[in-house]
Amino acid sequence: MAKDLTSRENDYSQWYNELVSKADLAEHSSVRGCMVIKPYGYSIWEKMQAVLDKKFKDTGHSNAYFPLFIPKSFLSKEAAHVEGFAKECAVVTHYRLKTDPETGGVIVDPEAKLEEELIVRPTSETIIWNTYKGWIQSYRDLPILVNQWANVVRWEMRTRLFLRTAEFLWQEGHTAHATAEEAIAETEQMLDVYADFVENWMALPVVKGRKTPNERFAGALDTYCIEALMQDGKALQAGTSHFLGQNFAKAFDVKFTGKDGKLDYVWATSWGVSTRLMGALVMAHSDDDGLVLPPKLAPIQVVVVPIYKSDEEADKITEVVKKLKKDLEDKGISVKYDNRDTQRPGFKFAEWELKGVPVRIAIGARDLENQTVEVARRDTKEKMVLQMNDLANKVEHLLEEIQDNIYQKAKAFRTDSITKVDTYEEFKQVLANKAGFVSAHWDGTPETEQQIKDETKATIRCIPLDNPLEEGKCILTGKPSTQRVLFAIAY
RNA sequence: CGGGGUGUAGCGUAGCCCGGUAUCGCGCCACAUUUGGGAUGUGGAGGUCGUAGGUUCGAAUCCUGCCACCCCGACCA
Repeated sequence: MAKDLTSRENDYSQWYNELVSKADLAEHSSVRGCMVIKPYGYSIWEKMQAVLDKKFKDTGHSNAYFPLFIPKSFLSKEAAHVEGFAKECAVVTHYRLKTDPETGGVIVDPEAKLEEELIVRPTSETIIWNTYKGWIQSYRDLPILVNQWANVVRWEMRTRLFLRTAEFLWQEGHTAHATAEEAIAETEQMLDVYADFVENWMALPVVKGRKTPNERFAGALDTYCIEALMQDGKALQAGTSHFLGQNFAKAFDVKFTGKDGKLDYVWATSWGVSTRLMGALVMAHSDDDGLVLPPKLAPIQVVVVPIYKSDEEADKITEVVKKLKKDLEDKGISVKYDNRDTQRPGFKFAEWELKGVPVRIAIGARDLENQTVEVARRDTKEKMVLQMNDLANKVEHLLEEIQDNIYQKAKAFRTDSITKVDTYEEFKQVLANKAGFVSAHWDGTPETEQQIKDETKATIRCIPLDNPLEEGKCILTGKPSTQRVLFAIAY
């Protein structure tokens, strides 16, 4: 098992791959670029979904479901949009198979060619706006605040479990508004929802910002994002929220009559986070012994391991654990009593550490005598002996402390990983030696951004929202600039 | 999609150059002794050697196609 987990220092990339696989989060499937999310990994995703879904509902959104297939013609209605996705679309051309008389296998029935090919959705703007056209006539029909939980397909060349797969799970919110102001407010609100989720549930600090035109969503007027930093100093886009303007309304002819009786195109937003967050979660906190999960998202928050020499002893311990388990569960804490007789305690300790369970409680004969338990926290590996008395309260507080601690740790790392530079030389040096976010002046042109990307692999992750204005010179061209932007090498 | 590498039991591998039916470790199963940090002993099971062809008396081994994975590049709102 984790005995041979590659260390982060040795090979970060391999460490990640092994961790995802050994912690039972996901594995490669026999379909190229597609993964199987295993039950333990999926239960983390379900927790994420539950929290986000509630936040969406609390901000007035409802869930709906739109088709997996999109007629090819829809994609070409919005020029920038088709440009952005054309190269990574899976296309359905036929609707039937038949038995090959020669081999006995199946072949595509050439008779069953589709009149119009269907695209497996890379995102659903087009089919949704095609649908909204029928839903919207008047300002009274607005706003429409809809979210869908779905899978999407983007035919990526190189894939990595959770971080980039050909098929992935996500949610995509699609809203329609009567005014630009309202749509922008929605875009910003959902960015805040994402930031709140990632920081307070995933315990991962993010920078809220806007994308440059180069990095913007195809079809958006403005793309907002939250950017997080991984332990290897690479940035990861954790969520995006787009102000789509009237682009899709125009492409799909969605107009409404305003209070003043005038016809106008509808204003739109879309926003999404995906199973990529799972990758972020793994890379944000975990160590060379395995996963470190934030208590708020851990499928199992507390594992109890009995230590016994005889059946009678085991029974006595089980009696005590039953009550303890109930006390904890009454507080809404999820508890696993690992009373497998087939594994020894040391093995269980290592296994649950690998799986990132925040708190472990060990109970043996010694504890029964002293009315104590041994409590170990995953984040610091600290062990302490606590009195059984009032244990549920203590554990509840410990979980909160762990949640806070891993957030603070990630935040300190992030703060330490933002470097201000004023010259291109410095810029390249920081990228080579330290990585992280590099805060630098940029002249605002796509050409400069592209050249920096070509030369250093670093892209502008975002223009932070709370960015202070500051006179400066572009690190590449020396042209005047009014603010710093965040560069990084990104996943 | 280009360059490089790998594919042998659930996992990790030896064997391949130089052709003769597959090695070792972990894991798995049974029993016993064990159990406060990844137990030990004894016995046992498990293989279309990625896949499809070809060469050969004979292919894990040589040749060709294909597939998958890893690394590098291109690509990646």
